[in-house]
Amino acid sequence: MAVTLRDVARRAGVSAMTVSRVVNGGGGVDPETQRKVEDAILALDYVPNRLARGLISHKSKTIGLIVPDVVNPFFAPVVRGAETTARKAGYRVLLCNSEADLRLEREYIEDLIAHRIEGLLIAPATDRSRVSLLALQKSGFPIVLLDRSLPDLDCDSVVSDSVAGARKLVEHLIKVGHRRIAHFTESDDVSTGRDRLEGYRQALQAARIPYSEELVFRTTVDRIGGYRAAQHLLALDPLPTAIFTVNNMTAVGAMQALRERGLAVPKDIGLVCYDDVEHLAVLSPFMTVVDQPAETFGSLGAQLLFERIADKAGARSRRIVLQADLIVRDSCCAKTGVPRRPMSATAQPSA
Amino acid sequence: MAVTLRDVARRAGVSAMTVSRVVNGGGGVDPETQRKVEDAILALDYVPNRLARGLISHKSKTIGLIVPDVVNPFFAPVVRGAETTARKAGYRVLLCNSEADLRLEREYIEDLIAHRIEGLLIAPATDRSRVSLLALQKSGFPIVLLDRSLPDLDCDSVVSDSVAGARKLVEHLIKVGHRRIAHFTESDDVSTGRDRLEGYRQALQAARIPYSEELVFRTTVDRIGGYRAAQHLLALDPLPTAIFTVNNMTAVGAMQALRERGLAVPKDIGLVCYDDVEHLAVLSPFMTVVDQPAETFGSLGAQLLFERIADKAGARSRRIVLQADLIVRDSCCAKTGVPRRPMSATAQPSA
DNA sequence: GGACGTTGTGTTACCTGTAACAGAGAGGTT
DNA sequence: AACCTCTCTGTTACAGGTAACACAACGTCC
Repeated sequence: MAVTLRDVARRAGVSAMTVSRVVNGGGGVDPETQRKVEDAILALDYVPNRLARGLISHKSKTIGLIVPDVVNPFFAPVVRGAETTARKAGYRVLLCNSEADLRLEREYIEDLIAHRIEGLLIAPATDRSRVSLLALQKSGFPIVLLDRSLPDLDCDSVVSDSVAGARKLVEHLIKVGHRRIAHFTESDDVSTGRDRLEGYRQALQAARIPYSEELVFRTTVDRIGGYRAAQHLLALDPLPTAIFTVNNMTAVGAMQALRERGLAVPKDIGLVCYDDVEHLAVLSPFMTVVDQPAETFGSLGAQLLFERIADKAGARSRRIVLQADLIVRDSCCAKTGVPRRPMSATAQPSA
Repeated sequence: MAVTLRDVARRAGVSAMTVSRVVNGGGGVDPETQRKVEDAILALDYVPNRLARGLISHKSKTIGLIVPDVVNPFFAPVVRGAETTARKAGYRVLLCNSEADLRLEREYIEDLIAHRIEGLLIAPATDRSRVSLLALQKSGFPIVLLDRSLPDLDCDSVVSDSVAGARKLVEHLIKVGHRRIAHFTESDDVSTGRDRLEGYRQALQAARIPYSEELVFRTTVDRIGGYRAAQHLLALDPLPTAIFTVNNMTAVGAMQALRERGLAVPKDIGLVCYDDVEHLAVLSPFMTVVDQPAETFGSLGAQLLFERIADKAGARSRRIVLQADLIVRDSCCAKTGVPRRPMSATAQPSA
């Protein structure tokens, strides 16, 4: 079926080795022979088999990328950033959606290893992803964690300072007059969730507002989660005057539930979240958020990974902390005159 | 570095072949031997090498997926759908972002072939992608086209009826009273762009509204494209009363430009587009759109592909046309009482 | 003319796993 | 005892490339 090196060799009347030399351009081939071989390659439409190459060189030219969900507006740019950087380095990316499911994630990891990826970029599902990664990491396999760090797993990572980001958001809420502030958080075995909750507590504490368990709602970080949490929240009396949600999808779900109950944001209740809602920010710049440079997570992560793969990274693990910026819009009664982002700052790169 | 079959064999005191038999569970191995081998596998953390297997079986258990951009809110779900279906079939996905660039797309295709993918899912950049695919398709290589079809390339495809979808949108605009309707289209070598333009013309013709070149703006299908096209449109006198854009990103860019000039939608000008804007539809259900079931493009496409790979597809090429639904909201002065989509219909699958 | 280098090419073995066949014992049958 | 069958295991060759070495042909220098 597929054309092999030896088919080309036969047609060109040379040995397989000579064809290999031509394909790899190393030189040491007579120009006349070279021409004959090139003709044969074109005539037969020969494409070298990377699987066979990889078998010898132990280099598959492939990395793995595991995220909970590509559709998530935070992870989609992460994937693009990683893929673009990988391409530039001559690598292909095997993409996996773990659906935040530990078992699925583990299966993916095993299969990626079987595919002999040279390194792994992963936004781990939860802290318990650690067990799937520990043995790998100990054996020196290149791994870079994205967005979420794992306790006791010492490897390269790209994260944002979730504590500081969350604190900024909640401080802002407090500054504009809110004191009864609810928080939608996720299961506490995800570092970003923990850190954002911690930022929330710190901001309250700094303002001498007592922390209250009844204002913290643990939920899933998708739209449904936000929707449900908001429904529970609506049973509180008195209602909180503002909500801070752990991510954008949760905020969207919360918004939906609030609207269904006839509550307007920000008139009746304030709403802020971590992560921007990309296109929404343009169409109706409304939600006050902390924005992370998502694509940079992917590209820097890939860069760290390739340094590891090339063994140029040294023994110590590196941790990149990206800045998360407070973007004040209209969703919490604030009219502070902080400028909205101009076109250029949020523009898609054009082709 | 990596543990091989022979390492396991040595440790278990058997031949490589016996280990292979245990790994593949074919039977014909003494239970006692089996135990010894399994112990050795566990002790050494052996993971079989798919590259080597693939070399023999000519099955890499990998497919390629090329889209213009994962970040695009239409393609992200396509990618998820394809990946999920692939996983269930025991396949991994190599993801490529072509950036709608023909040269890049071509490089990707060559490299994917070198990686010996068993099939290719592709949303082609333009009609000219055909040249990169023709030879492959003729040699019987499994290919499925997503979203966009290619003239004279006879292979399986999953598309929506863009002519009908566009016609529905424009008919709706006409029904609520618009007669001077602009259209933002893309370069005419993309089938969806052509078809949507055709739907636009058909709707005008049916209403005996003359087609006018000056109302059709050719642009790139990203936010910047919509933004620029709207700027040009604003030079028209009189202004159109409504705009129909070729996709969602273009509408978002247009919206931005309109707002900057102090024009409100729909008060001053109507705006509708092809493709929904996922989260936006929830947060502020506002834009009237034609919505395509994006994830289904990916999952059905993958399904077609695996049937081809398994050679269960027959010689004839198959074409699946998915329905695109008109969702009437508030962006074009229409208050027709068509219900907004309920939560369940747009919900994310929860983990 | 022989030792030496240079250039171009082929040979052999190997990367990791598997198919196909070979062969060693055990046990049963006549 | 000779033969067959069955079960289990090993051997060899091969998938499609490549590294390392061998070696032939040629020129060059003393």
